[in-house]
Amino acid sequence: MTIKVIIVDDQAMVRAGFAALLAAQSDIDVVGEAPDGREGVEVSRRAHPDVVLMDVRMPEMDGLEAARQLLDPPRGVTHRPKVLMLTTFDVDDYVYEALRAGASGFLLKDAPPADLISAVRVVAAGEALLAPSVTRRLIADFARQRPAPRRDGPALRRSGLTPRETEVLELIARGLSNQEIAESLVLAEQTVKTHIGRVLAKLGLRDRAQAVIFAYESGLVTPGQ
Amino acid sequence: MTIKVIIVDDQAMVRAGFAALLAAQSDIDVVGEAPDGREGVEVSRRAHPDVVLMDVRMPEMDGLEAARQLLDPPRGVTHRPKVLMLTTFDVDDYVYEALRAGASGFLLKDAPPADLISAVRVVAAGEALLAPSVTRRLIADFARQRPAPRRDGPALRRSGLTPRETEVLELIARGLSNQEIAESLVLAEQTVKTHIGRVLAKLGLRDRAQAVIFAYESGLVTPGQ
DNA sequence: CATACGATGAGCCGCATGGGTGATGTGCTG
DNA sequence: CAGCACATCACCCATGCGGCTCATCGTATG
Repeated sequence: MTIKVIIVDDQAMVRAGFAALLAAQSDIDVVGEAPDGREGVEVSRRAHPDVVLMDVRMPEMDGLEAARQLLDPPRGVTHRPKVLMLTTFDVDDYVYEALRAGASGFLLKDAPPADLISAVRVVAAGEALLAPSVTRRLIADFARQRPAPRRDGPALRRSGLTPRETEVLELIARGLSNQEIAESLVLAEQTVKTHIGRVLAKLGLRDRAQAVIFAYESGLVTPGQ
Repeated sequence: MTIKVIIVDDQAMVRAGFAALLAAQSDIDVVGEAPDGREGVEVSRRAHPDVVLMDVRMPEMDGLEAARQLLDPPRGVTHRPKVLMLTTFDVDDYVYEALRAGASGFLLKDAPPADLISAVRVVAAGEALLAPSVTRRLIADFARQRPAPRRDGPALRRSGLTPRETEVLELIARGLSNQEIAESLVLAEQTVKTHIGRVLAKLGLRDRAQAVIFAYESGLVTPGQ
């Protein structure tokens, strides 16, 4: 079973190059080409490729929008190809948008030709593949985003809050009133008020609503769970 | 400049195989081996490799803990190698923990030998590389985690808030006072209070602090930007 | 031992906030 | 046209909350 591929890129020479490279493989068939996103979507709907090689920057409709349309097809369209994004420069936004859209891979055009060929095979097999530099960013992002519930943003660490004050802040961010916080911590309400006063002063906040915002923005508490 | 590599794996035969494979490359030197995580860390501290090939499952200290120690070294230790994790099975938890720890790559042992070699080069160059199946999971996780600011959680949609009320809620979640909201929307403060009263009633909340919490939890506002 | 810091608590004050009720105007819909 | 949802605003009231000052006590830290 050969892998059916279409190539969407606004530069005819690039299309020709890729087509020649891929068509030379016995297990890959180039079944279509298109010079922009809009035509790319049309060609894909007609040719039903397994893999769409999609340039990011194109006139008419860019590769990101085209990828979105192919990967989230309207009712009635059942064909859903794998999309392998290609770009000359690796700009973060492109990468993230493409991955969000559901692209199966993201390669730089300066990658070795062998990489492109193996990428097509990998993507056709339902797996995914990224350029090493993109992988590094994604990992860095992943590690930064959830370094195991981290409990303290930089802002929080440098705020000078004492442990007790931090504890009170968290309860504020859970929606408790002063009285409830007092009960929860077995304190007089007045003590809670003192703590809160210091928290607001140290963080430069006006009221508990802003304290809740700070708690979320700093990572003290996290949406979900 | 050759790439210095050490191999940490509890199976002697695997170590020998990888060592032979890598040593055959003119740009790669195998400068050490270890049969478990603990010794692996020691060997790494002594041999200062550029890249550590680290098996996940090992006696004494597993590869994840060893990776953590290498990538977050104690004071005084300045050497910080790249870590390339290897495993026979690709278990999610391993992958995520390894990436959190700061590993530069994650390969399955059944990958083609050429992949391992190129992976070492990629990682040594400061980039990252993952097995295609791992990449697919990471992308899926990424896409699921942030499917573009979604703007409305189910709770929000079914809350029955009018557009104006939603608008006011968002400003509350930005930390504005009633007076500031009034100015921002060009309203009398009393009108703002009316809106807020309805918001709190409809959502079953007590005060604006809880409203802020709701806004974050429902996705109306999002931490960061 | 002196000092500093954190936790606890009291008292007082003023205002923003939230609850309740009611009124007006507008636009959509049956 | 009647009815309804929505947005707008007024008046009143009780109080939760935040600001400010001051005091006690324990524990580090020098």
